[in-house]
Amino acid sequence: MAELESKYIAKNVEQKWYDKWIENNLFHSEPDDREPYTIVIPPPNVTGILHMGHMLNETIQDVLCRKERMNGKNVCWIPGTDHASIATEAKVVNLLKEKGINKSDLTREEFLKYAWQWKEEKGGIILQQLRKLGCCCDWERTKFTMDSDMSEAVMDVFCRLYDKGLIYRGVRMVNWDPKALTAVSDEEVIYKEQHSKLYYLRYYIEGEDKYIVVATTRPETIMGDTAVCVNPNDERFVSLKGKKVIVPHVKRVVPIVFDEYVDMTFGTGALKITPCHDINDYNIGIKHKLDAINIFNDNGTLNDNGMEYKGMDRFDCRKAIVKDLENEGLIEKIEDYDNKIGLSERTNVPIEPKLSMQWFCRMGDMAKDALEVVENNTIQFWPDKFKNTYRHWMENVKDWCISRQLWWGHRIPAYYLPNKEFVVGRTLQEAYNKAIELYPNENYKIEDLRQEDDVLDTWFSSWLWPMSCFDGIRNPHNKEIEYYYPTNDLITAPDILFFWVARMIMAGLEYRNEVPFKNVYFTGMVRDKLGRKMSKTLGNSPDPLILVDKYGADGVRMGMLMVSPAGGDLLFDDSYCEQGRNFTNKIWNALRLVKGFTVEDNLPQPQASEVAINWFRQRMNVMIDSINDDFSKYRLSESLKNIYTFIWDDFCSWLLEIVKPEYQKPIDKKTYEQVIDIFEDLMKILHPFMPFVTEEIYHNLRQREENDFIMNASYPTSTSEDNPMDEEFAFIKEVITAIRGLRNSKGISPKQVLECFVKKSDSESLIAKYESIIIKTANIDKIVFVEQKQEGTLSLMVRTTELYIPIAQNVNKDEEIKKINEQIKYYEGFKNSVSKKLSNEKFVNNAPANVVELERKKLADCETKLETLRQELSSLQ
RNA sequence: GGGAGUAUAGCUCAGUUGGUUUAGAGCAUCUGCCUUACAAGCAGAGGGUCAUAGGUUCGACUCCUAUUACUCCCA
Repeated sequence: MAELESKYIAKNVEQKWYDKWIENNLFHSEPDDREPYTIVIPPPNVTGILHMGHMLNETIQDVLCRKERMNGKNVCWIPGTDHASIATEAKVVNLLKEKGINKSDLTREEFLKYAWQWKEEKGGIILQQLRKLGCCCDWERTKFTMDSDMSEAVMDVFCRLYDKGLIYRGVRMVNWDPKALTAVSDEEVIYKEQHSKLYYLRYYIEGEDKYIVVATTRPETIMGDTAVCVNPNDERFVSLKGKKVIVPHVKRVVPIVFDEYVDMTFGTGALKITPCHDINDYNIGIKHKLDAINIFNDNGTLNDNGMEYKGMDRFDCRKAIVKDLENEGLIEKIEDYDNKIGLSERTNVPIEPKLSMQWFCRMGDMAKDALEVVENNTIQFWPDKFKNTYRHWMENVKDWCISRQLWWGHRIPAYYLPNKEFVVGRTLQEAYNKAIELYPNENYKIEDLRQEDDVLDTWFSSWLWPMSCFDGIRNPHNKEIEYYYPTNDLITAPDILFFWVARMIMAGLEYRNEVPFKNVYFTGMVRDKLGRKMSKTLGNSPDPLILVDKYGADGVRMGMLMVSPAGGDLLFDDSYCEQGRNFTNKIWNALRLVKGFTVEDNLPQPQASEVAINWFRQRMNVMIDSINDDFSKYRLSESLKNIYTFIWDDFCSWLLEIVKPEYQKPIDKKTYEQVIDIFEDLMKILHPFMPFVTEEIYHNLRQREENDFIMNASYPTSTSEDNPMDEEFAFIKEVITAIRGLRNSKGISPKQVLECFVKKSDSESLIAKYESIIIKTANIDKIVFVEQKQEGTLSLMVRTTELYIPIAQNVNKDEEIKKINEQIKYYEGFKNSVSKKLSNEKFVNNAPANVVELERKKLADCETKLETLRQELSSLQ
């Protein structure tokens, strides 16, 4: 074996093993007779580059996949990307602008050519980056939401839903982005607090010299006013019933309507109603059958209804009209006012509520079914607190606006006819056939059909992802969809619970009558050390690939997972990765130690080694059970922490130190082999979390066959449920630690051999069983059982066992007395609380017998200790 | 404004149907060590009225109510 470097260098190892796994096609899955384990990746945006959120998300998926593969499942992890309509289109538009090309100068086809070109060049970067993390995705199955088969599925679903009457066209108030010139979904609007002004305007009552005052933040919208509304319970306005008011400056006469919607305490209690430009006004407009007057163009300037302000930008208009109103004496006052306004997530300009023709998908029934499967735990949420949020949304769901005024995406398969009607079809031909069937007398030619310009919301394709990845929409009975669907686990962030998770559930139930996954694991949000969101503007987001370069993928993976319980935000800091890297180094050095042993065939196995190895095997049983239990509850960070201490403390600090031969002496063959076996099992246990270092160690422990990889090994199983040595050894550790602590506090070198007396008690046989280990690890000459405290010794109490260690220097009596008194105080307090409990009749009568029994034992132990301590005290005084 | 969640050591978090020696871990801190695998290390130590106030119970970090603070989601 070649000389091993004294430090573990991840760079020399990680790429090598990733390449070998790929060469051996270990990530690829084909249906067979094993049980499948399927995960579809939440497809990252093609415009995206890897950030810490992905890093966390993909690491968790990789851990789960690797664990299940070792558990014998046929693991299939589908990677892919999402076309991200708005983001990608914005990106391409900006790139073209840099080249001096305006989108408006291009045809749709020309623009899409640029967009595809961009996607081919840049769209796969993020998937390349995942390879650096060690992700075991089945790359042969990589999908893109606009692949032709995926697109066909989208068209198919659109047509089927349309035919079922679940898709309709309608005029609705949408969130209009006047810069991007498209409607955006509610989820894409960000509300921000802003300083603005509240304008109090005078609306004169028709035919009277009196006026009422209306407060508004948007005086420029008065051209669209078609009513003033007050609360019917508001006594101030009772006399106005049936009257009309004159809109200031505009001079339009509009009715006063009464509606309880109006908040009597806000502003003046009177509200101007502009049905075209405010969602609440719109609803009141419908309720009271008011006119609706649109005053804006799509780009946010005033249209023909804008009177002399026509052509002006909405915010310039506000300034102008306020000036005019002031001149006409129609403003009562202007106040400073803070309110929240909606900004477009994409362009950051204020959203303009706008009435427009859009396509909608009915949610009602689908939402009901999708709620049911979560309520009855067919799909389980981890952590399940997200059920509450989910329920709240599903019970208040609104129809989904699925059209976007963009070019990049799936163009809506609706075709307008010269007679203003439209038909829907998967292809132009199918639509044409429908058209001539519906309107046989019109003699339409296929060229007469004009396809809808709008594309579908990106989520309208991603909601099919778990099915369309396996071609389950177009070919619902193909072998793959039947084998891999439903998938097992979905790992995602809670912020897309509604627009993605919920809709996938709906689609799954709609098309396969089966949920798309059984578990949804919600990751927390990765924040910086100070708890702030990671963002480009703050510059507080580390580049994951630089971290990988610095600490190794294994180190970064562990760093992230150690601090990320399900659903809990994680406050990221480089030092966690450092801890991960240190761990890889620790394991590496354990390998160096073991491989550095000289093995002597004829040497008998020392008793200490034999006992320690027996203990360790039992400990491993306990650990494996606990790890499997943690996995079943998705407590990955708990599990990793356990494995970390198991390897670092139990294996390195205890087992290896016990079996380690004296300097330059050989080790017996039996111990050596057993340690190698144990080491190998430990690497298997750790492998899902740290795939690279474990593969490297695995291959260094023994000579391996060409195609033998740890990632394909079986996960170790526990061999016994009864593991008494685990608890026994915990006590022995305490004994050893106590002796070491004594050395430490008395400044006795660890090299100085000590004697140890143990007072005879129940634990005598236990101490005798582990005697050789105590002698070796605490550097004790021999252990002698005695009846009472020995002269010139210091005493130690471990649980109820007393140890006496002779020390060369004089015992500082005052110090000892002080220490003993402190302990007596503690145990008396303890005894008090226990005996109080036991003297409470209600407790003794009501508590379960084992609990009472336990309290009795506590009391007895405590009394033993107190007695010992008092004896010792008196012997010192 | 509506809904949800969180509050435990300096920091980040465990604490699994209320009872397991009057609360555990990692990191950080402190003390002593270059003890031939590892200073990216070893051996120890200190550190907490479990946010506040009530309540339920024989018994509360754990359940309930209110308050405070923070976070997230929705409008």
